[in-house]
Amino acid sequence: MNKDSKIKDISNILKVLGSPFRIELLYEIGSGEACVCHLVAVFKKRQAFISQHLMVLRDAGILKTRREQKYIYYSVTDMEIFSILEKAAGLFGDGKKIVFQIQKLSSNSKCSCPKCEKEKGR
Amino acid sequence: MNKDSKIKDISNILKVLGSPFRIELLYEIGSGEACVCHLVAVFKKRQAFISQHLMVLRDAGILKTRREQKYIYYSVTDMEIFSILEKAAGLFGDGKKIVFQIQKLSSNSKCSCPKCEKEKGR
DNA sequence: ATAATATATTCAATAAAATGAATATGAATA
DNA sequence: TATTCATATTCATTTTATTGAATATATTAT
Repeated sequence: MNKDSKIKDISNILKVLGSPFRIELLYEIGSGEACVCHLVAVFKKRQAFISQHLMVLRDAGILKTRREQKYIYYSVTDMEIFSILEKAAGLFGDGKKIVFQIQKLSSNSKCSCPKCEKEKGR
Repeated sequence: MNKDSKIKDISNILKVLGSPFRIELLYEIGSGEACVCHLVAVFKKRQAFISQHLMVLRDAGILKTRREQKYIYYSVTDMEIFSILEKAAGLFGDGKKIVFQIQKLSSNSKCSCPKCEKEKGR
């Protein structure tokens, strides 16, 4: 692979990460694989909207999917992706080091996928 | 600063980095501060084109400038920016770790700024 | 003061990305 | 097989980013 196409790959990953909504998606999914309906419930956006952004992340290789019956679960391909986000966050380190926490934004969603149902039961 | 605006800051940095040309600019400038005319000579693009991209990088805080008489020298605000690029490059690590080298792309440019003249003299 | 050089800015045109609306697909169920 | 549910895709529209052309500003030289 030549240098130009390497730079293109890198810039493409960064372009895909350069969206607030996709970053939020990533942190949610990073805390554990999630189906689309879960993400729809958490972010309260149209299903197509969510799917479109997931597609961008999947096309870039940042997310991968697996189907389990009706549901399609998205997960992070390589958790190293978060180190990019943390490095970027670190640039704003006004002294104290702010590090992102990979955690669910909302655990009390109205999603009824098997995963969410199980969590509600706890 | 709340979480949303932090995510916006981060995504903005990444969006700015998500351009092949700006990444090339960064590596060139990372190897030592450079004036606009130097960059024009190296990249063989219109001066306005270069200036516009420099502005984007400066507005994002990634580059800073200092004036020395006629010339305006651009330099990298925080070399940590390269660790973001290297992390991104690392994601494509097909086994062997490819690390970017911060080095001048072209040392035999036709730029006549003081810095370049000095280098030619060597 | 005028001209020349280095750089920045503005404005218009174009290209690319994001969004919304509608619809398609594929699996599960009735 | 028809229907429903979860998800994906396509198409049109709007928004945003990129680029080119022209011009402005600031500094230095004449």
